[in-house]
Amino acid sequence: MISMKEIGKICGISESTVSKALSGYAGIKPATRDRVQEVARKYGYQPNAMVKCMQTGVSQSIGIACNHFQDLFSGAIMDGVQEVLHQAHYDSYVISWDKLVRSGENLLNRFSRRRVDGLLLLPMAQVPTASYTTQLYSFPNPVVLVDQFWGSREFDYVGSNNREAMKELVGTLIMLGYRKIGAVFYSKVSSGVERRAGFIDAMIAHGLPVNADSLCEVEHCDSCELDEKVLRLLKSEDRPDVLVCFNDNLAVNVMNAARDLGLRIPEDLAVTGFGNLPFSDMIRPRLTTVDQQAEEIGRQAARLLLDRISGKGDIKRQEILIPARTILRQSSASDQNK
Amino acid sequence: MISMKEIGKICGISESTVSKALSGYAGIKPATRDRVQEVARKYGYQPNAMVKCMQTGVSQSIGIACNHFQDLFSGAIMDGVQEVLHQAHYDSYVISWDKLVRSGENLLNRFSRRRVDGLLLLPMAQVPTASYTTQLYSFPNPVVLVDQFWGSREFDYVGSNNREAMKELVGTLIMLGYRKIGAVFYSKVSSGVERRAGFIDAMIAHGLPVNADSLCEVEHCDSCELDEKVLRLLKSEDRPDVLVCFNDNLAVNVMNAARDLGLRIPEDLAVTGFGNLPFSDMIRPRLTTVDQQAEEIGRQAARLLLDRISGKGDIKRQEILIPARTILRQSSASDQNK
DNA sequence: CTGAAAGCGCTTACAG
DNA sequence: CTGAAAGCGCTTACAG
Repeated sequence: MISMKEIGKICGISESTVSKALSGYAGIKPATRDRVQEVARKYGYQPNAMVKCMQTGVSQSIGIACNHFQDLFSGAIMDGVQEVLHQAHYDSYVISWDKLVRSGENLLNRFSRRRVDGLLLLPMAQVPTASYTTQLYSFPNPVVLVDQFWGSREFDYVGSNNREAMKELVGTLIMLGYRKIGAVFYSKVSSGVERRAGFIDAMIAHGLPVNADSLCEVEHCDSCELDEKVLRLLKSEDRPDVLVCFNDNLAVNVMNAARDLGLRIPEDLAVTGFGNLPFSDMIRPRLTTVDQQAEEIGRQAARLLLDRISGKGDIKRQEILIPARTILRQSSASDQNK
Repeated sequence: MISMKEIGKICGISESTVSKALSGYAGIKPATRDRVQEVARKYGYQPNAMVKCMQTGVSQSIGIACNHFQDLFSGAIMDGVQEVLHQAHYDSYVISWDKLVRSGENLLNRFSRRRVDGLLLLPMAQVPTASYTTQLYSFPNPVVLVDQFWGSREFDYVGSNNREAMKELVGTLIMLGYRKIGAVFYSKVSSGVERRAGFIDAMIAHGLPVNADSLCEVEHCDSCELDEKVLRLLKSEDRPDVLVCFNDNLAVNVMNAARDLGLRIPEDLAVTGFGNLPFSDMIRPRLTTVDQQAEEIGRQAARLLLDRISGKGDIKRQEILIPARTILRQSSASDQNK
C-alpha cells in the first residue's frame, strides 16, 4: 500500500503537503491538490487506520465476544449490532468465546492489545468463572452485557424483559384455560433464572400450585438429547396439559419427544418456546413462543456502547429492557376450556 | 492504557530498556527486568498491536465479509474459521455484506484502511455486481472465496463438491426406486448452478428424462414464501415422487406446503435438502439431506488464507473441495420399489 | 548492561 | 502556499 511519503516523492512535494491535500485542507494550491488526489487514486491509496488510533487514542473499533456463531439468537443480535456500527463507521473484532474459555486464554487482553474502544459481550452457554469477571472489571473501556448478567450488576445491560414476558406468556395460557402447567427450564444463565421467576410469578398470581414434579431443570439447552426427567414427566400419569420451555430449541425437542410417545400436539400436550427464532414458524405445528426482537436488542446494545464511548448520555448504569411479546401459534390450543 | 515510556518513568529507566525487559531480551540485569515486569503487571500494561503492524506491515488480522449472521450455514463456517484463526493468534474483523451493498459503501476500502492481511468472503445471497469484482481485483492481499464463485475463477476457493454431491444424492434416490424426480433450484449463486448440474448429470447417467415442468427455479431461497411454480407442481396430476431441493430451508418450506395440501411425506412425496443444518434433524419427519461439513469448509478456508499470507504452499491458484455426503432420513422412503 | 536515535505513517502547530 | 519538526508507541541497530 502506497504511503503519503511515496505520493509526495512522486509529486515532488513534502509529506505534509500531501496530507493537507488529501484531507481537503483549505490553504493548498488547487493544482497541487488535484495532482495529489490523482496520484492517490491511481495507486489506490488508503489511509492507515492504525495511525489515527495512535494519534487520537480512538480505534473506531469495538470487540464482540460471541459464544459461537451457530446460534440464531446471537446471529440476530449480531445483525442488529452490525447495522448500528456500520452507520457509525465503527468496525468490529469478533472473538469466539467458547474457544477462548477452552484454551484458557485471556479474552480481554486480546481486545486490549487491539485498543478496542469498547466491548459487547453476547450471551454465552454458561455463567463464566470468577476469574473472567475479574478480568472484566479491569478492562479500561466501556462494556455492555447483552441478554445476560455477570456476577454483579455493575455493567450496562441490554436484554429482554424475560421475567415479565414469561409471566405474560403463562398468564395467556391460563386465560386460554390451561391449568396443569409444567415447565422445562435452564438456569445456568441469567435469562433462564428470570424466565423461571416469571413462570412462578404467573402461577402464584393466578392461584395455581407450583408443582416441583412438573418443573424440570435441564443441564443443556442446545443439544438434541432431552433430559431423562423431562421424558419421565411426559410419560407420567399426571402429565401437564402444557409444557412451557426455556427456549425454542428446547420446545422443539420436547415436541418431538412427545410425538414419539404418541402424544398429539396441542390436543394431548401443548408446548411453548421462547425466542421466536425463524424455525419456530417453519415447523409443524407452528410453535407458540415469545418474540424477543433480538435485532433490536443488538441495535440498542450497540447504540448504548457507542454512547458510552463518546461520553454521551446518562452517567448512571443503564439497564435497557426490550419488551418481548407472546406469539400464539398452533402448538397451543386456542381454547382449552373443554 | 499505560505505555512503555510511562513504565520507564516509574522505574527510572529508558523506554528502550523497558522494551527489552518486557520482550525477554537477554542482556538485561535481572533486577531491572523483574522490576519492569512487576510495574507492567501492576498497571495492566498491554502492548499496542497497532505499533507492531506499523513496524512490520503485518496486522495479524483478517477481514471476513459475511452476508448476515442469521444463517446457520455461514455460522458453521464462521466457527471453523475462528477455530483456526485463534490457533494462529489471528484476530478478525467482520463486515456485514448485505448492509454494505445496500449502503453502496466500498467494502474493501474499509478493510484496506485497517490493513488486514487477507480476506475471507463468505457466501452471499446473490452474485455481486461487476463493480465489486473490480474492487476485489485491486485488493493487494490474498483473498479466499468460500462456497461461491465470483466472476472469474482466479481467486482461491474452498467449498463443497456441490455437483458431485448432488449427483450422488440423486443417484441414491434412483437406487431407492424413485423415478419421477422433480427439483427446486436457486441459481443466483454458484453453488445453485453446480447442484443443478449435478442433478442433471445423475438423471442423464441413469437414463431418466429431465422434465422442464418438474424442474422449478425459485427467486428466493431464504424466505418462507414458496414460489407459485412449486405449488403448481405439488398440485399437478403428474406430481413427482420426490422433490430435490437446493437447500434445507427450501426443503422445509416444500414439506410444509405439501402437507398443507394433504400429502404424506414420504409416502406421497419425498423431499430432500442440502446442508444438513441442525434443524434438518430436529423436524419431523427428519430431513434427508447432504452434509456439507460447513465447519471443515471454514477451517480449510482459514488455513489456506493463512498459508497465502505467510507465503507458504503452492503458488498456483488453489481450489479445495470438501466432500459432502448424503444423509438418508425419514423424508425419503427407504425403499420406493413398491 | 543501558540509552539515544531512527523509523513505521500520519497530523498538526509553527516557521518561512 | 509549502515544508521541517515533533509526536503517537514501539523495536532495533548502534554507541557507550
